Amino acid sequence: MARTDARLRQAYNSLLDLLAPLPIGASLMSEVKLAAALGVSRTVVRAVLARLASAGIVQIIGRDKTLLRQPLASDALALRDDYISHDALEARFLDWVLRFDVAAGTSLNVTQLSRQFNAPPHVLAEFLASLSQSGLVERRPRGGWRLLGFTADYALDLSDFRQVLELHAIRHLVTLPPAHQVWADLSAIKAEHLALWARLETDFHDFSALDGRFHALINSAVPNRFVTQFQKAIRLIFHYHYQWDKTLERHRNAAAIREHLQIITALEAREAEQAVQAARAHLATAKEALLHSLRGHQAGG
Amino acid sequence: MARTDARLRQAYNSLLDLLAPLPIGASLMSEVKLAAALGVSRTVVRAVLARLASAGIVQIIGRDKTLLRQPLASDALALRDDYISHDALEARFLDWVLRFDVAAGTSLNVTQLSRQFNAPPHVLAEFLASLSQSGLVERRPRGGWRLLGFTADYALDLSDFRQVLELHAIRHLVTLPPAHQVWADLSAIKAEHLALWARLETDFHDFSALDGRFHALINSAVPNRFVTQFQKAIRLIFHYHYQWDKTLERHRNAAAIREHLQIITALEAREAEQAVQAARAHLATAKEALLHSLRGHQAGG
DNA sequence: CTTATTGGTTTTTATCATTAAAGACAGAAT
DNA sequence: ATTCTGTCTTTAATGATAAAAACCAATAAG
Repeated sequence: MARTDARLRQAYNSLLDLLAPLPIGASLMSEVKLAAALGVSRTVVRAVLARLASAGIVQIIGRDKTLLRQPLASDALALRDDYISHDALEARFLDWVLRFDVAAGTSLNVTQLSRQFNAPPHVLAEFLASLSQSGLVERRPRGGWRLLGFTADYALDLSDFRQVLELHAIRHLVTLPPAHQVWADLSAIKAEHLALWARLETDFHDFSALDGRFHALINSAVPNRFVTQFQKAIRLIFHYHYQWDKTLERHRNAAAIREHLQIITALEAREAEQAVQAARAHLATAKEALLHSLRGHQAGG
Repeated sequence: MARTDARLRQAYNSLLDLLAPLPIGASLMSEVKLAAALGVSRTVVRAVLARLASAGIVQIIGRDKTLLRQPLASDALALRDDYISHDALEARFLDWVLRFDVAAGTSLNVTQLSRQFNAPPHVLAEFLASLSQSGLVERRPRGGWRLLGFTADYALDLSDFRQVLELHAIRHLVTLPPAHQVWADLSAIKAEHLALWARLETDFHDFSALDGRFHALINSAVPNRFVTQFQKAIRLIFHYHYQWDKTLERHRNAAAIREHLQIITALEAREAEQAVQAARAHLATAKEALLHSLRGHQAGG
């Protein structure tokens, strides 16, 4: 039909809460102030006030708004189950794509996805359009979308691209002055690595998050919006794949910690080439792990 | 109201053309074959046939379809002016954004843009969503879009990112075997540079296209979908800016040709470091030119 | 009996009308 | 003079709907 009145309902209920502690006969604020307090536009406030008046909770005469009776719990308007947020949609969709290895070339239909993810169709269309930029999905000539899928080919390109960006970040990092924030952060994360190393027998699952933060830190040396954006995408995909491949997880994480520490040591000594070599080795193992998890998953799935 | 019947109308007119040379009384193909011939689904063919029958052009009895009379020019259905294609929209939009330097933070409304570019609103929404990935535009919290604008800051990030990718491509290129296609292409484009150099006095405008192809060739050494995608975006933006900044154009293009030739020479000699240095110098001047054109344009209004 | 074709039906997408929300402006009240 | 409100315009989100695609079963032709 039209836009939902979820915003009105939410504002109505919020205003009921604001009204609850006031004594009967109290005057309400002006529309502008109410709008600011509720974080909505004045149009919504006016609709809310009209509704409160017809419910007999407030009386509106000219610009005097007085409380007629205490609001009850039953006065609250029912909120329909809200749609999920954009971030949640992104997470759930990627989860779905990466978990179910849908065959490359599968056509997606917005209607079904919108039911599946509880989001309005146009939100999904918009989301797919934004994904199309990263090559995971493409528009079909006439109607619909096609999932290009997370193939080994795609993973290779992603890993290679990651390596290009990260080696550049490393080279750039060693040129930063000692006073730069990144050195303190690096020192801190080094300590975290050593700490995790000590309790690795039990807490090796914590590595995934630490790994993500380590690579984010390396890339933060390059304050470039494109680098940041890609880093985000890469992190997401690597994160999901770490969740699958549980084979030799403890052993692999121990090796990764060693590799991280080698990179950090070389960086702290400002040995650019040494750091690049260490990073190259580490990224190669990460790439292998990604491809391995991909093969294992597709064979099993 | 609903979907337009442009597809039906186009198929109807195409079928009229196919029917024109046939004698009266001839039998038509099966629905499936007609669908294949017209490049549409069978549903459309059926609608077209029904319409032809009601116009008295064909007679349909069971599965016999016979031509009753020659179709006239007046039988053709009027086609409404079609919407522009996605590529055309992209070009026109970027043209608009880069030409009119809209202030960063300006809010865009889909309705106005859809009128301006003669595209249905949802196509524009989809397009903006795909642009949001490259950071030129972002979603406003509740409704609408905000143009982040092509600021000097953005141009800097773009240039830096371009440099990272292109230097990597250069380093990778020198490792390719002599039999690789890229060496032949490089030799060909070298000849083109020399040819343009000879007639530069008159044809210096041709350089922009040559520049685009040169950088595309360099990047083609890295067959990575992310590299390719970014290269496309970068090329577009640099292309538009070249069109503005006409100051010292001939002189600048001459310098650029010299720089290109230096890069090519170093590459052909497999002198990696020398090529990287030459490329670094060239990209630095390109970046300066971009920033200069940006300043000049924004000052000019 | 096998294959090709068509009629009917369902599903899905693109487009449009409708409506909520936002914002602007002028006039009224304090 | 400043704040507040009534009215109006503009805009974006949403459901309705027609067109297009896909599917299945039935039927005709070979």
